[in-house]
Amino acid sequence: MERSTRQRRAILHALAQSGRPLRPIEILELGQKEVPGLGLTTVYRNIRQMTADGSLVRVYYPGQPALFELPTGKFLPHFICRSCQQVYYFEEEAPDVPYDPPANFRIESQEVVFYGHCSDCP
Amino acid sequence: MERSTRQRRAILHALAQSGRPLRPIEILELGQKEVPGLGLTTVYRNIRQMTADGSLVRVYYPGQPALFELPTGKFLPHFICRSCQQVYYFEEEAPDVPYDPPANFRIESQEVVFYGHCSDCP
DNA sequence: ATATGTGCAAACTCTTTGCATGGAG
DNA sequence: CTCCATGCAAAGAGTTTGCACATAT
Repeated sequence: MERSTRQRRAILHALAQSGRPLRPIEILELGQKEVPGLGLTTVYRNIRQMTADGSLVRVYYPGQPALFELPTGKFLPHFICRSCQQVYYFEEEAPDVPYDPPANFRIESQEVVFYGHCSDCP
Repeated sequence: MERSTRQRRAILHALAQSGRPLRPIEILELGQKEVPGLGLTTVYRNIRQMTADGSLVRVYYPGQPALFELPTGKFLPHFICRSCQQVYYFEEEAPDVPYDPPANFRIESQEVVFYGHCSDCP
């Protein structure tokens, strides 16, 4: 059973305020403004639990450490340039991919990554 | 300038034989069957160089260590369980996602990751 | 009252780097 | 003969775990 602690509220607050995906260390730093004694371990443990139950979403930029954000319901697609390896975040949402998962797999969200060449790399 | 060494050949051989993306440690283990003294550092250095010049492709799965494979052109969808973090490969190919990229971005391929709960994690 | 949450330190995993030796060209 | 490549050990990030204490319910 989950309890509402000062630490947990500070973590959620940090994520709600920032408006962009945060790294665990950033969550810690923001959270410590509210709860000075907050520890990195606590951040990780809560991130893990929240991600498991869906109240937090893990966003992944290839080659970078994990980022976390509150669920937005949006599917912003990534684009990775094959030449310069730069990662871009396209603003326009990608459509749902129609897909029939194997039995007993429940799809809750999706992420699309496009590969190609960016405007700087012909 | 790149040289053809026993180690480098063993690494490429391991990737060619396996038929699935491999973690660096797996490349090491397979490669050591051919070159017993092969070191993990060498695997990492070669992976890095090959990925930079395109003779190797890095596959990214959120929350998972990096996987590498020889370029295939195929794309199978992946599924990541929010509870156990396990990555599954769905056998059936996902349909192309229709998407209009910003000007001067050329999309050459795509990858889809589904998130949800697997058959073991209700 | 009691089970979950917290903080610290240490352990762990994955990856990179420094340096002397080895081998391809 | 020259460089690039290799292997070892150690360093560095990011993340997890063990344990005693704190606290929400």
